Amino acid sequence: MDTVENLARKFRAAGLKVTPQRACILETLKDDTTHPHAEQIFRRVRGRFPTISFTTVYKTLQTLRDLGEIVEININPRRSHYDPATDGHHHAFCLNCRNLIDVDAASSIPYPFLPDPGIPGFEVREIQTHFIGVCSPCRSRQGGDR
Amino acid sequence: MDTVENLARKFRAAGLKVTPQRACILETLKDDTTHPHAEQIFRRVRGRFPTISFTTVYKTLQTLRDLGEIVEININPRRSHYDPATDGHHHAFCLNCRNLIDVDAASSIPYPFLPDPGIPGFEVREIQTHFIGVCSPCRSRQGGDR
DNA sequence: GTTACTGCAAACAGTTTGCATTACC
DNA sequence: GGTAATGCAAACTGTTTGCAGTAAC
Repeated sequence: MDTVENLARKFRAAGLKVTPQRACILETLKDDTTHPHAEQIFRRVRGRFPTISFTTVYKTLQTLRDLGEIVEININPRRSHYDPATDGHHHAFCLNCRNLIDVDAASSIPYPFLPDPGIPGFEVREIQTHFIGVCSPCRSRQGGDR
Repeated sequence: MDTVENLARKFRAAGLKVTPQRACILETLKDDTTHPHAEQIFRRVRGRFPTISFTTVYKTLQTLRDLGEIVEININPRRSHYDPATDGHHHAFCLNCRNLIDVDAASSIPYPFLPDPGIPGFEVREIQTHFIGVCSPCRSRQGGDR
């Protein structure tokens, strides 16, 4: 995801408006490495902007997705997570706490060097690798609050 | 996924019952390479078993997942897809028609040779790689019914 | 001033749950 | 006969949509 200033520029260039609500969402998302879902974004933004609505959060996420500034991650069947880092790194998903953890590119397959899927005519836009399992804290708790 | 006969054995061994509804779902799922979602399974089964309910389909899928006989695939944010092939092959997902296509292991990363995610203490149970894009038929139609 | 955005309320889709009835073992 | 499964109805969760009022450009 670009800087908030650059994003404001991109928004205007696309005929979109830079509202305080949007700016606040961008600011919140900017350096977030926790892969928040819509509700988490909503709650964080509401702390600084109490009148924000879920609708605005969802619509802004959609806009950012269309602009290619965030990536939607679907591992958790219950809800989508969003990542402002669009470099194509992979993720580990804990089945217990449902948290997403970044996978360091060096220790995994360096995107974009994943092979072609070998499906004739298929246009690959994005590759996501998910390591699904149980994270260290949850294993210590022996699968506690599942 | 195992044969229907072996599954029946496994079910009984686990104290579970082999009802005609379940047998029908197993039969339907057995050689299905289309990665159906719950509704598609429901409709196919209903063709042969008109009184089947969505509840039963969902509960049976849950049971099969617990037994490790099917894999739940979450790429499509709207619904989960299910795959009776649990060999860990990867999938391509068409953003337009929302179909899942099997990725031939030979042309992709041969599972299970994907590197470790490098997250201390994380227990990997499953790895899924998703190639997200647009399939050939949808590209010909120029993104038609999107 | 025009156009897009906000945010409420309501709809929506997929999935899950409670519970009485049924049927497998 | 005991225990688990079925299937109805209703609840639930996350997300989307219609629309009137508001605000950015």
